[in-house]
Amino acid sequence: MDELITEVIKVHVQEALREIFPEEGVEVIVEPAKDTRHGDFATNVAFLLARRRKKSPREVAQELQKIFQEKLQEIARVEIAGVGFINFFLTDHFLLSRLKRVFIEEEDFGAVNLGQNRRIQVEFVSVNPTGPLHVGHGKCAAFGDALARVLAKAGFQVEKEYYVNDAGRQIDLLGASLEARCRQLLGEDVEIPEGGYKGDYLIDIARQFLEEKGEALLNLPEGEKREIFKQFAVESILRDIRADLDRFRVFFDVWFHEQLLYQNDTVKTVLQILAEKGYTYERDGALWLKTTLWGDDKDRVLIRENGLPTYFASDIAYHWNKWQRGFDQVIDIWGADHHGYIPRMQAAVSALGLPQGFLEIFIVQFVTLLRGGQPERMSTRQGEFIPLKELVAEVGVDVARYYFLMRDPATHLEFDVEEAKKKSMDNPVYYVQYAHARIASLFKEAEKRGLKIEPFDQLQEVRFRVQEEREIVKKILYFPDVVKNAAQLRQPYLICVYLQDLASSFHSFYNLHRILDREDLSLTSFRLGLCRAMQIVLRNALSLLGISAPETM
RNA sequence: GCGCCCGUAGCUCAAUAGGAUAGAGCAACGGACUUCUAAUCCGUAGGUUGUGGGUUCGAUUCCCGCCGGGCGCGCCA
Repeated sequence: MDELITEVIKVHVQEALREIFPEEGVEVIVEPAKDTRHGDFATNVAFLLARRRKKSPREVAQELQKIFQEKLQEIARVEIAGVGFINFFLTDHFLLSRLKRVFIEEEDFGAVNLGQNRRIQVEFVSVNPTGPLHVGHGKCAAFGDALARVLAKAGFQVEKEYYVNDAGRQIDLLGASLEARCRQLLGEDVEIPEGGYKGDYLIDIARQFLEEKGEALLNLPEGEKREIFKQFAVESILRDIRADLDRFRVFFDVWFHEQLLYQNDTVKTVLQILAEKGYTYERDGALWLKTTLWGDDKDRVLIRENGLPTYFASDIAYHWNKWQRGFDQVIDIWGADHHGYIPRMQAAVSALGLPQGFLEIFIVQFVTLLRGGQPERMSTRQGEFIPLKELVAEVGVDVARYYFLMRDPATHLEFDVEEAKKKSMDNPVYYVQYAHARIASLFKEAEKRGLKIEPFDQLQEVRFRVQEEREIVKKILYFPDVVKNAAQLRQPYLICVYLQDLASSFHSFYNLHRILDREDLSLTSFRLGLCRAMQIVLRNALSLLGISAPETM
């Protein structure tokens, strides 16, 4: 497997190590050098071996250098620096011949086989259908979606799922709140129930309800009426949520309804399994799960004293269902307010006997929206929130997604709307997109001038004229490594960091060197080739984030 | 009180998950378009990585103690 440029070097290094130290099993790490004086890539194996062999790293490095050099003859020059770093200086020929894959693979360039076709499910957003999506949900949506795209690129078979909590007390409250709103519209003096939903959106839905269903329904028997209100509210809100997500370019493969877990007795089955394993017990009239066996602070209730199952019970059933569907791994993405829930969920998964690592849970921290220096907290319960829809209408999908994705989701995000709206260098999205548009423009200009361009693989003269060209090629070829890292660490923001760096190299190059040169068509063809490769990578990386790559700006 | 996340330039964040001299953007200052898109580039300035210990060839990164911020801690979701 030599799809990664680091892998090519690593394979040779490992081979050499087997010859010289057959008994040592060290894990070789090859990483890009930060400083060009340290070559292109470097490895630290000398340090690792030095410890075990009780020699100085420098000595070990010297031993290794010769044999590495032999192995890597065709690819690189090997040098030792500092206290024992082994640096690889790749040959121009190697870099340029590898660049050809970019043109061959096109939109597939960057794909790696980390996942080996294993099935992985990403479940995210899963907002209760009790109100519209707000900005905080947008961050979860962007993260989950980008993560799914990155994993797919890294060779996983990915399924995106939205879990709809359409059972339980919150939904009852929603129905009751809707009824209250209807009555208010008809002039009755009624209050929204305690703990109910006070957002204005329910007024719109109430209006719609009266229009479609008529007032007569208000006089139906209690039980029947409740179901109708609940269903109407949930369907209506879910429709809005789905529309918001569509607009945000987030599409789910499966919308899984909690009710199903009750209808097909999964909840019951799971309780039985846990009971048979002896992990449950009764106390104070409730049924408990011994989550403390797996490190939880205290045991948790499955069935309440009133006989109703907790959400925890149906969540366990849900994860059992995921397992039954045959995923090798599932990822849950939750809002920060749910982090206290992680230990018990993991405990439950262990109690069911599912393999360690089957369930991965990621927490997405809150977003602070800055608008005129006024920070606002997001919360569904307050009835005061900024809908995702509004933010998107204001700054656009590309900008919103990029801002959500450019940081580690585990950290708080400050989203300055005013800055995001500026079409200037303040805005990192445009910086990247501008690089893409500039390249597109170069090709148009070349055509306009009637320049006779040779395709890259047919070039007579393939060689670097300036250092910057070489740096660009190196960065382009590193893209598959970035995809692998982002997938392995579940961190799409690494794609953003990479894009900034890549775009920066291009802009810099563009300002420093002329690309279209009538006098030197060989040079022009070569540089346009680099631009084409750059453009492909920019486009591929942007598409991992679900962000467009415009031809003009 | 307990648990989780976070603390890096004035501001927002990186640092390839233990590597070499801690880097970008914004804000400040000074330069570059009669020539491929100036939404760009080049330069100057800006740091005791919250703090005190520890682990080792090496720590912004790992461990422990403090300090500060956020979020949780229900038979709510």
